[in-house]
Amino acid sequence: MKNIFSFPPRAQTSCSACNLRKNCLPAGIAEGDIAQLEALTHVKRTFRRGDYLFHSGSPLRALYAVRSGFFKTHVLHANGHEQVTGFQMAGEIMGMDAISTDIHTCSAVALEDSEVCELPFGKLEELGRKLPTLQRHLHRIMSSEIVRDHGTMLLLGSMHAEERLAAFLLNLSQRFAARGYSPSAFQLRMTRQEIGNYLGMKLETVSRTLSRFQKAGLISVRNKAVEILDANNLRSFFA
Amino acid sequence: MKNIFSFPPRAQTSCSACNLRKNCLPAGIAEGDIAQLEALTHVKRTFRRGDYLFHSGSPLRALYAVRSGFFKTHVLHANGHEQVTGFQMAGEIMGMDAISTDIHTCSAVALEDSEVCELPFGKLEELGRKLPTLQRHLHRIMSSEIVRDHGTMLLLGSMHAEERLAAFLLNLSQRFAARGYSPSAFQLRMTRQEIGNYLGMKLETVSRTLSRFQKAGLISVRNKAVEILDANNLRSFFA
DNA sequence: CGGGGACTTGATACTGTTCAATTTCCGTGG
DNA sequence: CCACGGAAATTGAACAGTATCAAGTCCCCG
Repeated sequence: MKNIFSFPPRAQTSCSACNLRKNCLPAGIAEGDIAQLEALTHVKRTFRRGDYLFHSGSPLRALYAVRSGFFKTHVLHANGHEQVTGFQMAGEIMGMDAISTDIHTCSAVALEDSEVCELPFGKLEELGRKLPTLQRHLHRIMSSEIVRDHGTMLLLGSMHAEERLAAFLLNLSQRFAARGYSPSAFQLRMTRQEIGNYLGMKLETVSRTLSRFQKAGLISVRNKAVEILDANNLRSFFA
Repeated sequence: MKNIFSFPPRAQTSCSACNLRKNCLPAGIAEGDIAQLEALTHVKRTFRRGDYLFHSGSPLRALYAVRSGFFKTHVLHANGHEQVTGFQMAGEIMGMDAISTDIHTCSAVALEDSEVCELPFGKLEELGRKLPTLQRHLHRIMSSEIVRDHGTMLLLGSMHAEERLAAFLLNLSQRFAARGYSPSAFQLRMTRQEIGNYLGMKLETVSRTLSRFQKAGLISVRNKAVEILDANNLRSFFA
């Protein structure tokens, strides 16, 4: 059984939206369609740290592909409970929560200055009807999100603090590696509070567990800079 | 902010698959398409309690709509961790986890004798290209699953045992109500163990918490028979 | 009617939370 | 460029909630 976080990388380059063209064009496609797809994938917007891409409750306009930077998505509940549902980096897609009711059920906020490709959903569906491979691509992306969420449910429902954090670090490592960055040394873009919220634990527990990993020689941490020193033993926590 | 479990009911009748026809036909559609859709939605299979609908690792053949009965889906991890990812009743769809890689990542098992409509996924996609409303319907269903999973992540990541169980009971209540059954009195189809696994707690904690609810006059429990006596106060646990 | 699994309940152990006190980091303005 | 101030992070100690272990009861299936 594979690592729950070992999902196939969703995009090897900086922007999956901009990969739609080469990934999704079947043979013998009309030139006009290419132009449409091209146009579709190049509506770009920039965000400063702390800017919201969309809020829970706002209407669906588009899906969003991270081109550069880092986002988090989170759901908020009336009773005050909040849950970070994911961290998104280059090539990953946000906004699929809104397709169900045409209203976003979570909010997305930039954790650093970022760029995003906007993919108007109506046009995506329309083009999907002409281009089966584009349609397939969209379905795969949505299904991946479901599989990823199941992995997070497994993590939240049945793992201990150390296992959760080990899984989290190795998942980040793998995603950075898939984008051509070092899998062993990287900067955390989020606070201990945000990590803890995502992993279902308090920020103090995140901090303590990181310190314990460091004492055990598994990682080196200095504030947001993390280095994975012993991936194999880190993996043994949850594999 | 709405109740995380207050998603719009996905199907009011016993089989959403069999609703595809009336829900998804735009005006002026060809007779042949209707026939195809009709054929698509009437491949029916029956399962005994304990039978598996699909296993993790098996190839995607179809999506499955529960026509009658009750299922659970669960993911399994090499380290022995297991997580129930959901309980499915009439009108709900299973199998979308497999669209991403064409391989199922979770398993589905019948908790009682059940009937299922099989929806060959390739044909669904194909028909979706002809019928925009069918396409839309499929997208909404997948998005709903994502939203539901986010709700479960919120539950697992930030709620206490009492809140989780209250949310679980009220969610079941609402889903039974949407199908024309009593929202206040119903039979649990799953064991304490399965409830606990789904909610990220041990079966003993489930049992104790149910007993506490009963002593508080919120519910009545006798084995699998549950009656909700005070929905408002039960709701106050997590709303 | 017998037997095994499901459930309940109690006592105890332990993981993670809470509260609190420092320390470190980093953005801002002088 | 440095100093300041607030946010972020670390660490400790006491506490709470849930898990674990164990014993006994109940229910249902064969």
